[in-house]
Amino acid sequence: MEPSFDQRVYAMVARIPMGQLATYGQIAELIGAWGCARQVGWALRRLPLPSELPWHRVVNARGCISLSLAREGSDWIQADLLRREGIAVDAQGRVPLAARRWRGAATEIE
DNA sequence: TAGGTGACGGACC
DNA sequence: CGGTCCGCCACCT
Repeated sequence: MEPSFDQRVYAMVARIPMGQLATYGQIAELIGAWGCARQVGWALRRLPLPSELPWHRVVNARGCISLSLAREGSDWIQADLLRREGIAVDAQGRVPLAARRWRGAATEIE
C-alpha cells in the first residue's frame, strides 16, 4: 500500500523534535513533493484536533504562524502550544524560525 | 467544466 | 521592515 500524501505529511511532521520548527515548504520537500507547500497546508487543515501530532511546529517560510479567520482559532492554539515548548510568539504570530529551524531531517531520510 | 480560493513561497519594490 | 504580484496545486462552488 502506497501511503497517501496526507499520511506522508503526518509521518514527516511527527519527526519534528520538541522545541524546533519546520516550514510547509520544508515538509513538502522532505516527502518528495517540492513546490507543494500549499498541499501540506491542506493536509494539516484536514487534521482533526486535538491531535497527538506536533502540527503546531509547522509555520510558513516567513517565520510566522499563518493567521486566518478560516482556522477558527486553531492559529491561536498553535501559538499557545509553541509557547508551552519555550518558543516565543509575538502578537503578530512571529516565531524565531532561523534560530529553531529543524535541520536533522536530511540525514534521517533515506 | 471553469473559475475563485487558500494553514505557501519567492521575487520585487 | 511592509506590501504586491505571480506561480503553484488541490478544493469547492
